Amino acid sequence: MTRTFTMGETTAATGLTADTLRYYEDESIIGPFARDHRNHRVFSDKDIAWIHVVTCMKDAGLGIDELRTFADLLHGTHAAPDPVGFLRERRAALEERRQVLARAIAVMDEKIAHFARTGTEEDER
Amino acid sequence: MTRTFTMGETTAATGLTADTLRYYEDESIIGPFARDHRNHRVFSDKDIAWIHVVTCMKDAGLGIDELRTFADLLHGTHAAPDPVGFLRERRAALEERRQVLARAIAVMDEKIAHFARTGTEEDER
DNA sequence: ATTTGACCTGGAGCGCGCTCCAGGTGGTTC
DNA sequence: GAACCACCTGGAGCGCGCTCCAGGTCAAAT
Repeated sequence: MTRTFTMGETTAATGLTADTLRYYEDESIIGPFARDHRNHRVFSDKDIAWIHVVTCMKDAGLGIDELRTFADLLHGTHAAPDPVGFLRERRAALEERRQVLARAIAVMDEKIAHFARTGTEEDER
Repeated sequence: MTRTFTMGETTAATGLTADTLRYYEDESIIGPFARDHRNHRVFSDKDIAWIHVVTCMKDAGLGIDELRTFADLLHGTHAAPDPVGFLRERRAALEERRQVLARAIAVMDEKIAHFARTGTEEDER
């Protein structure tokens, strides 16, 4: 176990492009990764797992800065002032976004229903 | 009732800037709005309501193009091929995003719990 | 020996969604 | 009539998050 992965395998495993992986590494969100004798990156399965976590958070809407802070917090020699506080804040923001989504879905449903009934929206403009 | 609003009142009522409102109008997402004798925009309460709907969708993650399509569909002399299809598609995408959010929240909770227990994340890097 | 292929670096470029700005037009206020 | 205010237009600029590219290295395949 604890096998290693090449860049190609990692892009396949994570769905991110090589450019994006390098960009995230530059931004200290992932890595820094080990290198082989040719200077090629070598990814561990822990690296892969962490990339999945980061991707999950990114998909949820965290920006690069937030991802970096998140990474620092969880892996870093963190000089973070209030780690749990940050996490809870982020969690709250995600919850908030979920509410927004729910409202949008409700509006969408209403519009679908109305459209389905009338065939078009007549209410002027 | 059916009163009208100035640009200033509209920015206050919607939280959007004047620039953004003009941009959306240019993009045919809202409006086109009536003008007074000075060429100033005049917003109706229907306009305001529609801006709220658009804002809701935007906040949920729809892009400019999608907002335009959405607007065309609901207000337009729509030459849309499959209106309800589009709406359902969008709805499904929103639902999908909600799932993503849920997963991220779960991961966040896990990290918070772990952090709270150990004070830091030891598991290597 | 050459070609191929996977990867490297540094830096420029891009699409999106605004945001800012220069310069202008009416009406109101002093 | 000077100043002020709210608004107008057209166009340039910006921050984010990649994405693309030129030019290079090394190792394996032909």
